[in-house]
Amino acid sequence: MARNQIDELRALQDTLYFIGGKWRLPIINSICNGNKRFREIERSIPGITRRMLSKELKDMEMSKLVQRNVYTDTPVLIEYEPTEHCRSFGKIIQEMINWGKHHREIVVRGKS
Amino acid sequence: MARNQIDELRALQDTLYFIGGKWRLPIINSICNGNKRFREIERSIPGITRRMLSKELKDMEMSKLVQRNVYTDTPVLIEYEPTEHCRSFGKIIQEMINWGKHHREIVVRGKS
DNA sequence: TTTTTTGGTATACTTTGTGATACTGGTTAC
DNA sequence: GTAACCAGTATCACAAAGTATACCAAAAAA
Repeated sequence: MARNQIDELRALQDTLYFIGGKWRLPIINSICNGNKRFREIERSIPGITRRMLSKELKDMEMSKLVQRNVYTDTPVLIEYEPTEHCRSFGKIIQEMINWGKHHREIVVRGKS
Repeated sequence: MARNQIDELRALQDTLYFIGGKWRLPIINSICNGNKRFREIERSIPGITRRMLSKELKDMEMSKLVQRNVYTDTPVLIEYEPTEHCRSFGKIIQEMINWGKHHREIVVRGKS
C-alpha cells in the first residue's frame, strides 16, 4: 500500500472518529444554523437527551469546535458559538444532507 | 422549527445511519480506489477483521452499494464492484479526508 | 507433502454508546 | 406561593457494535 494511501486512510479515520456518534453532526448543524443556547439546541434536535447534549458540547469544547460564552448578568446567560474549524465542516454536512435526500430516493423508494 | 429544517435533519441522520460504524467508509474508499477482491480489501484496511468486512460487504450488497460478481472458473473468483450510488459518496469521502488532515493540524498539533 | 492463499462462517466475549430517570439550585412569570 | 424555565449532573442499565479466536474446503505454491 502506498504511503499516501495510508495517510489518507488515517485522515478519514480521524474524521470518522470526530463525527463520533449519533448526535455530533446534528449538534454542529444546529449551532451553525444559529442556535446558541442549551435549550434552544436541545429543542432543535428531536430525540436528543439532555445528557447526550451536555456530554457532546463538553467534548466539542475540548476539541475547540465550540466556544462556551458565559454572560454573568442576572440571569446568567450561556451561549455556544461555533469556531471557524467547526464551520469548515458545515460544507461537508450540507453535502451529506443532499446525499441523504438522494439516498432516500434510491434505497427507500427504489428509484435508480 | 421550519419544515425544511426537519427534512434536512432527517436527511443528515439518514446519511449518518448509512455511514454506520467504524469500517463502512474505509471499505467504500478502498473499493472506489480499485480494490476488488475480499483479501485485497482486507489488506488495504489495517485493523479490520474478516468478520467485520464480511458483514459490511453483505450489508452493502443489500443496500445496492456494491455488486458481488462471481466468476466460476477454477479457482472461483469473487469481485466486489461499487455501484454509481456508492461512487457518488466518494467525493464526500475525499473532502472528509482533506478535513481530517486539516483537523490533525489544529487539534493534534495545536495550530490555528 | 506441507504450507499458503482464498472467501468466508461460528461462537463467545468485551467494550462503548445511548437511554431512562431522577436530581439540583437559581430565576422569573402567574 | 407555586409553577415553569434555565443549564446542567449523577447513576444505572441495556443493546449494539466491535474484537478474538477458531474453523472450513478447495486450490496452488514451495
